[in-house]
Amino acid sequence: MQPYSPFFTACLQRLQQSPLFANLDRETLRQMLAEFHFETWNRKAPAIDSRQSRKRFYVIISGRMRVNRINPETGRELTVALLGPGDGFDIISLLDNHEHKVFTTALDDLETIHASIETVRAWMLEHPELNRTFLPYLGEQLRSLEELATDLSLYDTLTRLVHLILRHTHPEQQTRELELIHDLSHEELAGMIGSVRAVVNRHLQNFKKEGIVETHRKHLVVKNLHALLHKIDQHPKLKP
Amino acid sequence: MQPYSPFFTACLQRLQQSPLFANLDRETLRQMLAEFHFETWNRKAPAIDSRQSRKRFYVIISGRMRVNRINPETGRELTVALLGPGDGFDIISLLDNHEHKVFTTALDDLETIHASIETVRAWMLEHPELNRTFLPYLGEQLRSLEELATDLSLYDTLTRLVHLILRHTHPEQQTRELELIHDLSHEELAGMIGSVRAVVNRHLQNFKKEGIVETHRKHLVVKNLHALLHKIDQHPKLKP
DNA sequence: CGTTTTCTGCTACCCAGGTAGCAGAAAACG
DNA sequence: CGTTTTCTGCTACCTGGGTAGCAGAAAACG
Repeated sequence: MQPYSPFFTACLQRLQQSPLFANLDRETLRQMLAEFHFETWNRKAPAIDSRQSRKRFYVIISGRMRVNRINPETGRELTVALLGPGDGFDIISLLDNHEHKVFTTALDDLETIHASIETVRAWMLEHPELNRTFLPYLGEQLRSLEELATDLSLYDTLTRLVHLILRHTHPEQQTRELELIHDLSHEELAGMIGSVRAVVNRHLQNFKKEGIVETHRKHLVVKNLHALLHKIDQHPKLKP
Repeated sequence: MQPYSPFFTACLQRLQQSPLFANLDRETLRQMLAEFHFETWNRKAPAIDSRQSRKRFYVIISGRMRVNRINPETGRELTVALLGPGDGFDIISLLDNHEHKVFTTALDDLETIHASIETVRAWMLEHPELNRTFLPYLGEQLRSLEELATDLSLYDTLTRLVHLILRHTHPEQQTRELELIHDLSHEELAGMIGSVRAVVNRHLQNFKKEGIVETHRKHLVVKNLHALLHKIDQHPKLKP
């Protein structure tokens, strides 16, 4: 990338916020950034080809990308990760150097930068201070996958949907807008909780009737957070 | 721990095989091991208390331990990890220093050693060569959790059971004994695929009738690996 | 050794949530 | 601006796999 352009500086700021490259001084980061190449995808399009991910390591600059696993027999999909600005792809291939077969989709217009994966690995050895943010970041990834698996096997679809909404709602923020999962279709929400559109719709209709949420075409706002919380502990009420 | 005892030497060998401590020279390891304390649990007993895992880091010397998440409402459990000799606990807490609420059970008589978690973190900074095995190990953990989640949402119980068996069968080995998941009850197998005893039993009965497996009380041997493989791609056969 | 506990095999029942489909509304497109 | 595509709302139906329960077999215990 061409250093010292305005865009270069914008990317630099992103890298500083990334869990991978925070903790590095500005000059080192500048040198690293020069090694990166810029690449974009359009909203709704298949994004980074995971076969590339053994050669290149990507960092998202702007936009969101979902990472899906697919059952080829049925066509059903599960979203195993939802990446935003500062997130890297693919972390797993970066760690163990094996192929990681997933399908990615740009949820918004997507800007990324990528460098050779060997280069990034070399940086990790040269700059052990990377570990200070990278290791906790890996902890988060492990947690969120464990949480996903737990939800899928131990809780019903209603609970999973509520969990999804709660995980992306800031309690202190009054407007109760969702973050990172805003403007998604029911189809996409369903993929995130391992269900299907019809079921997500069913639950959301009930929430609307009860005044818990308001929706308007890909837009979802929580009106009554308390009632939503109540929904999951008081809900099935088994064995007295 | 008391250095230079025969038991000390045995533990040393285990550490060398552990993904965390391989790649270290013998003398460094010896010094590290002196910092460890020995602790055991009996088979079937609740093992390491996960509330301890923010203070201590454990390494398994012998025996297996399962790590479960529980739905307190229903009592149902999901096994999110099955740890054997050389594995560490708790990796997640080690990475991000937050509590990780899980329930552990000793599947065999269990021997472990533990050291202060701060000590282990310090080692990781002092000995960057640890990363050479540790990072790929983390990759494996991420993969297996992603695989679990994928299985749970995209495949039926039969497929999940077959996947479980296949993951723990060595194709080259003729006897087709299971490794790591040998001698488990149907209840425990069910926990690993997010189902219940009745369902696992149902499938195993069918496999027996078809001559695919033989069982005898907690003992399971695959007799016809080919047929087992056939089971999952030819099985539901939808939309022609 | 007899007693207790654990594990297995099996049956009958039932419901959460999946499939399929369609029509209208909103947005995007050209 | 008309046409096409993407979403949503809703209905009717069906089934995988979950719950509950019991009896016999094997193992563990004391």
